[in-house]
Amino acid sequence: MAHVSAEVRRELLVDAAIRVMIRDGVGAATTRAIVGEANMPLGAFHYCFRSKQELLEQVIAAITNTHLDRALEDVTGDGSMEERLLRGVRAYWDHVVRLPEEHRLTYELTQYAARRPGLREVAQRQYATYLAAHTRVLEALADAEHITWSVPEPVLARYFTGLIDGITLLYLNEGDAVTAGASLDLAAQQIASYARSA
Amino acid sequence: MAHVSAEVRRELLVDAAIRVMIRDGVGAATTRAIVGEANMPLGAFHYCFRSKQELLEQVIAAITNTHLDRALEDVTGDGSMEERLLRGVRAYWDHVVRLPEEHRLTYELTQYAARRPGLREVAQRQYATYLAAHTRVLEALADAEHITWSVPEPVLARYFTGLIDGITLLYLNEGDAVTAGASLDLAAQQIASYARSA
DNA sequence: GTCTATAGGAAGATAGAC
DNA sequence: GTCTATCTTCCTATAGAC
Repeated sequence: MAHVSAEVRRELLVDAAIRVMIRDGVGAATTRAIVGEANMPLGAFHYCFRSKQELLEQVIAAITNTHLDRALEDVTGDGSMEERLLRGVRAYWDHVVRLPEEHRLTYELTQYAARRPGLREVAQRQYATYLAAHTRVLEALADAEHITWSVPEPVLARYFTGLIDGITLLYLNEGDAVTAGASLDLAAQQIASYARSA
Repeated sequence: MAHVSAEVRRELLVDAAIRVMIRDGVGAATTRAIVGEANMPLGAFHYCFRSKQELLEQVIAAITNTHLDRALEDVTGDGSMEERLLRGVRAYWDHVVRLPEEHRLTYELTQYAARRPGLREVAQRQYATYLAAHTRVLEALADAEHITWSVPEPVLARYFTGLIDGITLLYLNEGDAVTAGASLDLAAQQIASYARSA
């Protein structure tokens, strides 16, 4: 592993940390486990990161970004309001069913972050970002379909975000992907029913 | 602390563990912190519990029970379907706003449990129990009001449970109790709208 | 920068006197 | 049963040779 720049190593370590966390949980992602996963010696850790917390911040940033990049982009395109929402929700759900452990990790990370003074704001910002993303989706839909929402947008955005989050969490812990998918379809229909022609 | 039966000590330690977990998180609830909170010597721990896992199982059982005892019991009584649901949801929400850390602990505990082989089934059972509780609420309402639900009951129960869970989690991490409360009111109206006269 | 070796502390669990 | 002292293991972080 000679002659690999510290910057590249940082990325390799962040990726390795995410793999370990997905496989065994945040608690199992010790510095030893992470450098082991990346095939680096233990000492490499601390000239790439000042501390474990610094790594965690970068892990959270990486996870949040990949999620947002994919966040309900499928509501764009043709079709009625309900069709678009259904398409977006189902694309999200496919991802959850295919990679459940990746989604479990997002919950685990915010929880972990919420308990450490230095990371609490990071957790809060992460959730605020999800809320903002869903708000933007609602705004884009209203714009494209020339409608307004019959419920205040912040309330509807929170309803939407909480619904998706809650049904996902319930599925991760209890199972039954089919019923959960049906509940999400119901959610999309429900949101669509709040559209009023402007 | 002489002459206190091991059985009483077990209860004292479970209560102490819950206090520590609410205050500082599940990760901070070490055997030392727990016996310290209960004003007992370290050695007491292991003649009250075979292991830390045994304590955790009892903590989870205690938390789940206190939550279920209070679960939406307020939907009984007078009023229309929507009034009853609003009453139940608001009673729940009052509790969340008054004791947020207690609710945060339930999420933290299931997550912790979901990662340990010996406790995974406990986490799953906990969520299944919440789902069953909400199903019973829906059934009781349908019965009392002589209606049927226009959506399959398992789907509606999952929708309901996920919605409440998700909005709560979002509030705990992001804040804004007022908007969150409004979203829960919306949830109650929404569920009520699925009633069809039998 | 890169690695080996180790410091320094905290965790769960146990040994053994009383 | 009850408690003190201790064992073992694993953690983050650093020291110091190359």
